[in-house]
Amino acid sequence: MKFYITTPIYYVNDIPHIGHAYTTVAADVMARYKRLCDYQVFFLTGTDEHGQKVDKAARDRGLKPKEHADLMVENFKKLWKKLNISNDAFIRTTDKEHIKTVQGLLQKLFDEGKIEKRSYSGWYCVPDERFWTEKEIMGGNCPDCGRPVEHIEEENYFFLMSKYQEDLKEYIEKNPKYILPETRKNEVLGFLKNNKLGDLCISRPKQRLSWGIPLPFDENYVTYVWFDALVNYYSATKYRAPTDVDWWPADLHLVGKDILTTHSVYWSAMLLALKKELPKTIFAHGWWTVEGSKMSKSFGNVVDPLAVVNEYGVDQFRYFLLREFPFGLDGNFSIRLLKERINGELANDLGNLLSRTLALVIKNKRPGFPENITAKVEKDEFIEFIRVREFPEFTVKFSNSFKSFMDHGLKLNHTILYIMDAVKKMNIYIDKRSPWGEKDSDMLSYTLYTLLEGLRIIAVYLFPFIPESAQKIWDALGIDKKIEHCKLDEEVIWGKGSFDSMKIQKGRQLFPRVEEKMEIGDKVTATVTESTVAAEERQLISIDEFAKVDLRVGEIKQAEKIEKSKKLLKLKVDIGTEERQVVAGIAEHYTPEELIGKKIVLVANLKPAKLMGTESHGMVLAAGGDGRLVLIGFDGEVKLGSKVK
RNA sequence: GGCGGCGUAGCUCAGUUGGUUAGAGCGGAGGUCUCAUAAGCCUCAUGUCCGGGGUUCGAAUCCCUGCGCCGCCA
Repeated sequence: MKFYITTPIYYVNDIPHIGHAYTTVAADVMARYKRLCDYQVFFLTGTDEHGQKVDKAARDRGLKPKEHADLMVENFKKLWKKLNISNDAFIRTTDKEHIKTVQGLLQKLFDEGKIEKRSYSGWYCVPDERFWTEKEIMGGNCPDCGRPVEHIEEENYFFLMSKYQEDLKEYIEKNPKYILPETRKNEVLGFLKNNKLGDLCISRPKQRLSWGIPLPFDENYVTYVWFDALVNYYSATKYRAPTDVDWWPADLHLVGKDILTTHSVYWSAMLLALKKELPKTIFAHGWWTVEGSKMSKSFGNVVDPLAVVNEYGVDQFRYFLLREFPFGLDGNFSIRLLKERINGELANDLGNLLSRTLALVIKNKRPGFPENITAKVEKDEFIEFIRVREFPEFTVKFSNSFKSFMDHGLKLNHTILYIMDAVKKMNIYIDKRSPWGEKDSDMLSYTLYTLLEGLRIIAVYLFPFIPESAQKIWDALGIDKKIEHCKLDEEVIWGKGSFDSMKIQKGRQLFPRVEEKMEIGDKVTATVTESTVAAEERQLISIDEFAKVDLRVGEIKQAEKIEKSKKLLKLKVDIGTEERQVVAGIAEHYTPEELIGKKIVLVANLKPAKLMGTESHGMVLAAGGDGRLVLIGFDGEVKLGSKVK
């Protein structure tokens, strides 16, 4: 069985951020899992290197576009290496073979009359390299970047995409797993039903944009981005993949939700026109916010995966990415959450389980121990619980989970939760059995065997997610094999493992705890992007920036002093839709009693913080000065939860 | 504006085709073992299941409506 999985090819000018890492790590988990299941896997990633921005950036540096791309592409390659990405190939759209393939396909479509030359006029934004319609432009400016647009009339080549609207609609309806998650499928379908699909402009005149693949049938034009980029999925199978397998069609295109239309409509229509099979599934995952805000360069909160990995570790980062929220939804990245997962789940539960198990075995170290297991086993309900009931059930759950992962939308985080549930069960087991007080040596050896065997199997299941650490578990258990060369079905059989206590080594902590102290305003140490805004300009904010602050009318329902704190009060504030717990530094100015019932202004989207051990989800506004604080109130009746503007 | 989704414990969320006392993790409080990474284990939730109507013997779960939030509309 073959499994061909792709990430998007990333624009070579981008600095890799958590979004890139997310898609690629997810793809890596799938690829590793499929390999464990004995599939022949082709896992492809790469870079998109044509277009005006690359051309311009190269010029600015006094380089040729290709030279510039050669340097930039290393950012991605380095990161993938750091993240233990097991891609089988890396495609670049500047590869000769890719160019040849694109030109071949273009020629074919042109010969078949599926590409046509037309005059086109529209409003063009030069820096963004894109056309806007009359309706879209705002006062003569680009709606995206705000810079002036020019009216351009020129001839261009169009792929006659509109012809495939019906076929595409039908295909999506007949193949419910073609676009996932389902809500995305419905969006695409709704779009295809309610709109007339247009044709797709696939060229740019050379005098305006030279850095691209020349059209094979007209020297004066180069190919426009999408056609060039999307074809990578196909072209790679022709020169980057092992040739003994026919890799097309892809089994899974993993994409971010921002480029779903491009894949589900453009790419699909292209394939229909080329009479090639469509991929089995296009899965659109969600986006990361950072500390509660949308991630953007101008906001200066772009998370650099490399920095996070250097600070917290590769597997810690991989684990967090996929554990934190269901694949397909949006999720929030914060250092606080990352630390909580590392300490709570990886260090306390998993790492410590390994550590205590090893310590017990080493303490009883002698040749042949602990695999010489004998009787009494059936009498031990805890062993039965773990070994007989829990693990087989767990194994079934797990493979079902991965199946549903494929069939119902890549439930990676559920899968992790199943595994960690088993870890939790083992921690309970070890306490119930208390092997440190066990006098019966058979029973002791059986208990320890159960622990070792459980860890051995869990490591296999965890391998796709945290490959390095999973292998470390096997190494510590003295298992002389590489998990990546194993077959899942053969390894997860209970009782298959045998252990030589003489080979068992404690080694280093698997997941050291990270600093627990959480300072208020604990920043993403990983923020790399410096805001380019000059210091003077920082003083002034735009109306949009102000709008980011969500101010709400709230009523104080409860108030109490926080122990050992002079200034802090714990408040419960009703903001209409919910009740918030807020810590406010006003204890020296107000008593709890006089606060109850007061209407106040709450900053509702402030990043949660912990003050004196109490969580605070918002901030109450007050005016200060002369050693006196006065709460901001209202000049009349207001409804709870109203926005303050 | 059109179409779609969501609103459950302080926080993040599970809740199968409507059916008994609405659940988990985190955080918080208390207790306990000592093999272990000051980790583990045990105990503790009087939640208007967003508000209001309705259908039903019975609704967090279905319908209508109000409010709020979000997604898609090349």
